This record gives sequence, structure tokens and C-alpha cells, in this order.
Amino acid sequence: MTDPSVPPPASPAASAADPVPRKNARRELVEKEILGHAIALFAERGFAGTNLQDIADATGLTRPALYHYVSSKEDLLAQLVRQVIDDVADTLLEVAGDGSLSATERLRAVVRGLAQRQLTEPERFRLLIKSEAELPAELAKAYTRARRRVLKAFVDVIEAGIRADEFRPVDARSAALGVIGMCNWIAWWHHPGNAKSDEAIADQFADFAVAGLEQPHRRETGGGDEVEQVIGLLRADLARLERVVASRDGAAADDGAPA
Amino acid sequence: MTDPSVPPPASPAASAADPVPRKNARRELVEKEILGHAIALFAERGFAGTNLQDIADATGLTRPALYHYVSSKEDLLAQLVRQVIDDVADTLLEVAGDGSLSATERLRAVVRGLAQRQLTEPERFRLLIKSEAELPAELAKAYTRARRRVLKAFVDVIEAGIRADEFRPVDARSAALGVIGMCNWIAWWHHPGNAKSDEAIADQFADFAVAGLEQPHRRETGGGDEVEQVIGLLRADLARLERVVASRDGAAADDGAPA
DNA sequence: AGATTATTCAACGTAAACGTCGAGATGTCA
DNA sequence: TGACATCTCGACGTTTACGTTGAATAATCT
Repeated sequence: MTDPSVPPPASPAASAADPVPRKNARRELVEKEILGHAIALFAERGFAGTNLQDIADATGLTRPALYHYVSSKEDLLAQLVRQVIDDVADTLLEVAGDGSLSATERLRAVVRGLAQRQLTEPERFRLLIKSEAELPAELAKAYTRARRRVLKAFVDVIEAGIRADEFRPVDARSAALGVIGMCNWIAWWHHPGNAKSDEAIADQFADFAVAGLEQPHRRETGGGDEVEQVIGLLRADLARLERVVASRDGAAADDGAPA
Repeated sequence: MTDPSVPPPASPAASAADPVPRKNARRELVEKEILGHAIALFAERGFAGTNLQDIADATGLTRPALYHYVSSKEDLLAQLVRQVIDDVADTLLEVAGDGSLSATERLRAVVRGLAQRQLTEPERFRLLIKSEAELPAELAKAYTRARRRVLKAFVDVIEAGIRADEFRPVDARSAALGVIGMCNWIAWWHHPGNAKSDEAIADQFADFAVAGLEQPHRRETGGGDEVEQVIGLLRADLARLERVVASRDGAAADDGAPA
């Protein structure tokens, strides 16, 4: 099957110091072309719904010629899925763990990151969703891991925000999934092309997420023990409540009809 | 193909006054069974990725027996898609247009409605997404119309809220798509079963959407009952205090006490 | 009970699509 | 220019799955 002149072409570990990198110049170009069209077709019709004839037609090749660049249909899917999975990790995890930023800033960053990803390359993600059921076992596991990592990144940021009292005390998991869904859904309605408006949408989504989670109008808290701070807030709130009630009673004291 | 003894079984307009409704008693039961399993399988693997053999196995029939209840694989998909499309319209449009409610209330209602739908029957929606590319032309059109109607409902509510100064002046379309995405994505992570927690999630999402869109300075403007506002603040302060104390106790317990 | 209808199934025909083969065309290096 | 590797393609084998047929079985009605 494999040409004996090419020693270990299927070894992914040796890709860094490939002994024959320049030998394939046009080949890699064609490969990129194939992968590009395959992404689009798999994303639209799914893995089972797409046949290699269509991919060949799209790239201007015949079907047998495809097999000089791709070993099988499954291999083609595997390459694409691997790309997407690896991408998302790079995009998000670096920002989510940055300890020098506040939770609010980190939330803004991860939302913008995920939104940007879906804005610029929505097909990548649609491909994943459309074909997730037909993934070979190992890839399915990697896919699940990637999903979990993304979820954990968002959950961690939100939980940190809740602990720091920047966010309301909501259920972090649901909130994270809500924000993730907001971003992921972009892949189903956005047609890429306008980078400027992409930026605007990502910003708006980040604003939306932060506004949806942050404490409504928190007052500045002085230094000192956190418990004392909260007690101070409680005292202030009680004082305000006292004033409000007092003014009400004063206005409608003899009325006897509350509201 | 069509049995000549059954006059116009494919006529959807005459379904109200069907001349032979009772004749099929057990038949409809089997049909429901088939449709149920078909939903699950199409939702998981998509239309092209599912074969009728699997559906037959799931329902305990042989493949030829299926053809006594369904005229073709495409027809099966068509029935299911038609169901889903019609459902969503009923769910949302009645609430979105209610003029007696404020925009904030209406937003809360449509978010809860859409979220509830995805929480209780996520497979319906996944089926649609997985198979949207393989829909026959007419259904594809109906599907697009339904999507547009849903989007319009959300956009209208948000625009009304902006005009009424209840919401921040954001881009209504993006905001609507964000909220819709948040709800739709539920279908990819929620496993139905717990109705009580479903309600809680729908409420949380509605809160999230409203908080993300509403004017941040609303409390200063004196709208609403000020006593309730202060009580809300108190409640938030107490929750925070509780968290602080809990984390302290937790740390202390881990150190000293033998559990 | 007997006839009519509805349901089930084994076996078949047909079409689509994956992957392969060997011959021919194209480009590269000595 | 000539030898070599790479690329391309028409044609083929094989598998899978849709949809059909005709006979056998169960259910219903008179």
C-alpha cells in the first residue's frame, strides 16, 4: 500500500524535523486546497452526506486522484477535526488562566476569543457539530476532552468572579454554557468577510456577557477584612431601608392602606 | 405507491375533518413509536448517517414493515421537520406580541419559552440542525421562514425595549442572535429529565438575558419599589457573607477537624 | 365460522459510493 | 536528452442501503 520509497510518512511525531520538507512543494498546496473544500462540504452536509466525488469536483480533481493526497475519507475527517480541536485550546486556555487580570477582564477576553473564532471560521465548528456522531473512537474522546476544557475555562472564570464578588452568585455551569452557546451559535448565522464588524460583534458579546453576570452597581468597599466589608455594606443598606420606610410612613402614616 | 383505497392521505389541509380517523387505532401508536425513535437517531447521526435498518431495529420491526407506516425515508424526515417547525411558532409568537407586557417582561417570556423548548426536547432541534442541508426544497423554505420568524420576534422585543429605554442601545440583531444562541445551545448539553431544574435553568437564562441588556443605572432612576431594591441589596450582601464564612469554615475544617 | 383487511417478513433488484488497479501523462533531475 | 518519480484518470470490485414484491400470518368484521 504505502510507497516503500517514503520511509515513515504517517509518523506525526517526526513532523518537526522532517527530512524531506521541500520535496513536496506543490503537493502541500493541493492538500490545503483539498482540506479547504472538504471543510466547507463536511460543514454543510456532514460527513455521511458528503461524497468524495463532490470534494474532487470542488478542487478540480478526479476522485482517484484524491487518494494520492488523502488515504481515506475517514482520514480526511480526522485531519480536519484534529485541526479544529487543537485550535480552540490555543485560543482560549492562554487567556483564561492569566492571573494578573480580574475575573471580569478574563471573562471579556475568553468571550471575545471564542466569538472571534466562530466569526472568522464558522465552518470549522459546524463541521464538528455535523459530524460528531461519526467520529472514530479516539477522536471522539479528544473532542470530548476539548469541550470539557473549554467549559472548565469558562466555569473557572465565572466562579472566580463570583468569589471575588464581581459577578452575581449564579450557577456557574449554566452561566458558562449560556455564554458558550451564545458564541458557538455565531457559526450558524454569521457569514465571514467583514473583519471590522466582526470585532464589533465580539465586543458586544463580551459586554453582554459581563453585563449579564456582574453585580448590579456594586459600591466601593474600603480595605480591611472582607467580612467587615460586607457587614459595612449591610449596615449601609439597613440605614437606607430605614430612611425609605420612614419617609413612607411619614407620608402615608394615617392611611392604613399599604400600597 | 399510494393505496387507492385511501383517498388523499397526504393532504394536510383536510386533516381537520378526516373521514377515517378511528379506523387506525393501533396504527397511530406504532407510527408515534417509529417517529420517536427516528427523532433520536436522526438527531444523533443526521439524516444521511442513519439507515432505516437502525430505526426498524429500535422499534422492533423489520425494515420492510416500516414501509407500511412511512412511505420513504425522506417522508419520515419531512414529518419530523414539519412538527418541529410548527411547534416553535406556537411556542413563541403568542408571547412575543403581547402588548400588555413591558419589553423586559416579554424578553423574559420569550427566553424562558425558547429555553424550555430546548430543555424538554433537545433532540427535536438537534435533528433539524444535523439534517438541514438534506431537506427537500419546500421544507428548507419553511425552515428558513421559521428561523426568520423567531429572530424577528426577539429583535422586535429588544428594539421595543431599547425604544422604551429599558434596554441599552445595542445592536438588536446581534443581541437577539446571542440570546437565541444561548437558548439553542442547550440542546447540545442538556439531558432532559428533571423538570424542576429545567425551570431553574430557564429562569436563570431569562435573568441573564435581561441583565445583559437592561440599563445599568435603572436603580437610580427611581423606577420600581425602592424597598424591594434595598431588600435585594441586603439579600446579595448576606449571600456574599455566607460565601465568605463558608470558605473560611471549609478551610479551617480541612486543616484541623477529623471529618 | 368465513371472508376481508391489515400487518409482517424473506428475498430480490437497483443505485450510490468507497477504495483499487494499471496504463498513460506530466514534471524533475542528471 | 533520457531516466525517474509524481501525478492523473478510465474502469473495476465490493459493500451498503433504499425501496419492492409476493406469500404467509394475525386481526377485524359480518
